[in-house]
This record gives sequence, C-alpha cells and structure tokens, in this order.
Amino acid sequence: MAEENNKKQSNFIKQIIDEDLAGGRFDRVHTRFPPEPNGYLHIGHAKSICLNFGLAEEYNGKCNLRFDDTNPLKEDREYIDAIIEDVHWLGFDWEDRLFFASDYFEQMYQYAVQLIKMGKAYVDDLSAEEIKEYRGTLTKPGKESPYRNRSVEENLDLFERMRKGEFKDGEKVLRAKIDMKSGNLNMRDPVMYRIIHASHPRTGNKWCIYPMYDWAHGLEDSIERITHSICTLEFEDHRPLYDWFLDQLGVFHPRQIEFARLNLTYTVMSKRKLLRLVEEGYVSGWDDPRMPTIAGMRRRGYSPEAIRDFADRIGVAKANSVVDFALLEHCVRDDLNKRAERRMVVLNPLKVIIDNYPDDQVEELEAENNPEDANAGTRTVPFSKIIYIEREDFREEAPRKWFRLAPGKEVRLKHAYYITCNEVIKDENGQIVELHCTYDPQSRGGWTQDGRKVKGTLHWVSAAQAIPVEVRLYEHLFLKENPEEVEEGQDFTANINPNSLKIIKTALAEPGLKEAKPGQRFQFLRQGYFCADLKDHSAEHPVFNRTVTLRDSWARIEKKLK
RNA sequence: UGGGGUGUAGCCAAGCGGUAAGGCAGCGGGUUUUGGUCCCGCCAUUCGGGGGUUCGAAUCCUCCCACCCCAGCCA
Repeated sequence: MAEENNKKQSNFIKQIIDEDLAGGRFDRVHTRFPPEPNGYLHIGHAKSICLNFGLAEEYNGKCNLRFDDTNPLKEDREYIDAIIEDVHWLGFDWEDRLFFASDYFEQMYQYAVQLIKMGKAYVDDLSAEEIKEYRGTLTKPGKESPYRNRSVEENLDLFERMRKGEFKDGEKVLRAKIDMKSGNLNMRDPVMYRIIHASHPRTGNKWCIYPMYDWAHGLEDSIERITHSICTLEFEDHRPLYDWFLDQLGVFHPRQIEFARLNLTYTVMSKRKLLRLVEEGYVSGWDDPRMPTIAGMRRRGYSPEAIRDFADRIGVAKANSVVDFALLEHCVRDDLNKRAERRMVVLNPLKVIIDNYPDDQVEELEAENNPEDANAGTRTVPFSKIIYIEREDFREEAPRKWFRLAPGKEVRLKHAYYITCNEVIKDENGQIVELHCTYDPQSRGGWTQDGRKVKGTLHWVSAAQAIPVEVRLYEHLFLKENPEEVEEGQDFTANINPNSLKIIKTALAEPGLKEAKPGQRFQFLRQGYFCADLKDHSAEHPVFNRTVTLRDSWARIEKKLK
C-alpha cells in the first residue's frame, strides 16, 4: 500500500503526544472518533478518522468509535448504521470499543448532582431569550441570573424534578456557575442540561433532560480514559470549559487538541449544505457519486487506500486551508493504476470495416490485464472484420501532432493489428457513418518486425461480440473552486455544474465485462477509471461510473495549438 | 485594550538559532503496444510587514497588518 512506503511526516499533534509521553502526563495513547449521528460521514470526517485511528496505530494505542448522541431531535438510527459501515470500509477497527454518549447518561447525571452540591451548578428559570440577553455580547459582559444563587437543596430538588418530567421543554435548564463577565462566552454560565421531551434512538423515553456538548463531551472522554481528545478548531474556545468541568470533578483529565478541518476545492463540506443537496434533489442521495461523502466516494469508485493516502498527504495543522481536489484525484489514480484491470470500452462508437479481413473470421487475441502488475495475467478479446472505435479518435483533417486515425494514416489497434484508413463514408447530412480500412496481417498482436513507426494506439471493440453498457460520466458538482463565491442574493447552489453527470447509454464494451461485479473497479483504456455501480449494475444491465479520468496530455497539446 | 487562533511557492506542508524538506499543480525532456504509467530536469536569495537581539533569524523579542472562530436550551 502506498501509504506504508513513504514514512509519515510529523505534525504538531504528534509533537504534543511525544511531550506528554516523555513528560509522564500519559503513559499510553488512546483516541476516539466521536461523530454525532445526524448525517453521513464525508471526506472531512475521513481526515479525522484517519488521524485518530492512525495515531492510535502509530503509538500502539487504541481508538474508540463513539457516537455523541446527546440530541434526540437531530439524530437517527439510519445515520448510526451508515457511519459504522463507512468507518469499517475505510479500513479501521475499534474492536469491542463501540460506545455511545447515551450509555453514560446516568453517570453524567450523578456528576451534575455532584457539581450542584459543590455549589457550582444551578437550575435557571430564565427563558431561552432571557438567557441570551443576560449573556451579554462579544464586547459587553453578561449579568447574573436572578436564580443563580438558589440553595443547594432547592437546586437538587428542582434538578431531580426536571429529570422526572415535571417541567415542559425550555422551562428550566441546569447551568454551570462560572463567570458571567468572562471574555470567553463559553464560560458565562453555560447550559449543562436542557429539557427535551423526545424519544431517543437508544434510550427511548427514559430521559427528558439531555446533556449539552460541553458538559457531556469531556465526561465521555474521561470515562473512556481517552488521553488525547482531538477535535476541530472551532472548539478551541471551549477548551477552558472542557478543562473546568473535569477539574471541578477531579476526574481523569484528557488533553483536548484542535486541528483545522479539511476544505476541498469544488466542494461544500457542511452537513447542512450536503443535506440541502440531497433534499432539494440536486443529487440522488447521500451516496450520489458526486457527493464528498464516504458513501458517495465509495460508489464513485474511490478506494479506501486512496482516501487514506490522501489523508496522509494533506497533513495536519492549525491553519485554515483549502486542498486542491486534484490531489485527491492523484491519490485515486495512483492507487487504481496499480490495481485496476484494463478493459476496452468505446463510449461513442464509430463503425470501422476492415475490407481485407476475412468475412466470417473471429480471432481471440490475448490482452494483458494490467501492465503495472505481472500477476494480473491476461484475458482474451475477440477481433473481427467489423469493429468500433472511439469517434473522437478519427479526424478527417488531422491537426498538427495528431497521431490517431485520419484518412491515409496508420494506427495500432491495441493488442490487435495496424490498420490504415482508406475511405470515409458519410450520410446525406455529412455525418460520418463508417470508415473503411485495411489491416496488416503481419502486425498481429500490435507489432511488426520491420521497425515501422506507428505512434497512435486506439482502443476498440468487435461489433458482433461487444456488449452494450451504460456509462455515467461525472465531473465536479460545482463550477467554481469556491462554491461560496456567488453574487449578491445567491447561494452556493447557483454554482452547481449542470454537466456534473452525463449518462451514456450506448457505450460498447468488450464481452468479458459482463462478468463485472458491483463495486469492481477497472481502467477503461485511454479513458479513465470506472467502477461497476453498487446499486444499479447487473449482468443484464451493466452500469459503470467514471471514478476519475486519465491524465490527458493530448488535450493540453491541442489547447496550446489553438 | 472582548476572548481565542492562524499567516512559509498557485494549493497543501516540513522546519523548533547554523543559512528554505516533500507532495499536488504547472513547465521542459526521455521511455512507452494506453498522448496512461514510469524516469530526468525546472519551479521561494526568501518565510504577512517594519524594527530589534545575534557572528548568524522563517525560527528569539517588539510593534503593526491581514484572515478565521465565538453571543444555540446544536455539535
């Protein structure tokens, strides 16, 4: 695997861990990936997953998979299942350490009681709007709630009655008693519990009070004896609160470390926006091959190895950045080049009749499956008098440096013969309908002894044996590197690429491709990497998704010629 | 004088006082039965800016500038 060859480079998190280990703060490394089950995982999560599981692996430690299911209003069982599948697919194993924040609700409750008894938490009757008012602003300090100094006994009683369901949603909250004048708004008596009378995917109706992230997360980490709690930059301001709760309780205290989340060109990454793409029908679902979700990329044909390699290459730092999508594509090509078997598929067929080839003869020619892998073996492809080539591979008037087919020119048919074009047949509209060529019987296999120079090599299929297949050509979902770059009054959907999906129902493939299994990846010679669709592909109706094109240096040359 | 962060090439990113790694993209060349792959070469006299310390500064000090995050009973 690619990522195992080049040694992984250092980053600031490893340096912190090294210091913690050397200084004795911890004697082991235990991380966790803590998704909220309120949406599908995307490539940004993949970065975090690779980071957390990768660190554990490198330091001979462990990494837990933990669902942060503290908000029953937003979370769903569907997402839990999808997330589990995706993390596994990426190649990571949490063994028996699959946890849920909801597993700790009782323990969290007891800790809250402890804080109340210490006089460090209180039940507040202020409404949500009032709490907001009392919080102050970025530049003005907040003011204390009139309920802030209730007695411990009253707080204990009220909190218990909150749990029992005696109050309606929003009627009361439990707050930490910290500092309403803090410059850090998170420290202005943050809410610890709110009342939500809703059924939870795992605890059902057992609870009607649910812990807030800041209160819950540190406890989850502490309970699981996590050493390094890695999260994204926006939680940097929350670290003082994370530390405060754990310090007050005097419990095991993990170290929170923040890193910059991944951004990719031509991509939106927020769950909210991805949800919009799905709900408003811009894509077919969370696993649409154009989505930056793990499920989408899987269906597109990206391999877990390529995604992991990508995660290694982008590094980990604290500076906000936008990674070039081309790097991801490079990783995909790099992996698939070594592993994907080659096949010939003509997307836009042009009929070629080989006049001097025996009428009813069919030859089975040998073709290597992968020039990058000797162990991939060979297969056989049929050749006959009538074949199809790619329409784009023929030009009536050849431009400079063109070494594909043109009148009077000779090219090589991959694995087959040299052919020369003699005649172009057109219909009444001037459309080319077929080509008449002659072949050189001496060039069987695609080579002659005489040292003749044949620069161009084309892929082709034999007309009688070719099978029709559907091919789905994907491009970036957005036209601009930064989809958010829009005019006044518009949003990112204004930048959606109308040509992000082009369906070709009339492609012709070499017959062996009828054996393809859903999810199987190939390189279609001279075109790109393709993957049999996970959902729609069948032997009766083959469907292939274009994962990524091959690099196309002819396109570059032609551009320069103009 | 609200708090917290970040600035190294077009894009990521190492670097931790001894004179700017690596990858992607791009450009030029070679090999090639995929205009693919592979191989070779080029691509920051300079690290957001000014000042200072030092024999020596991207690294230390200082002032300034730019950008990002925070006012959910979301995570």
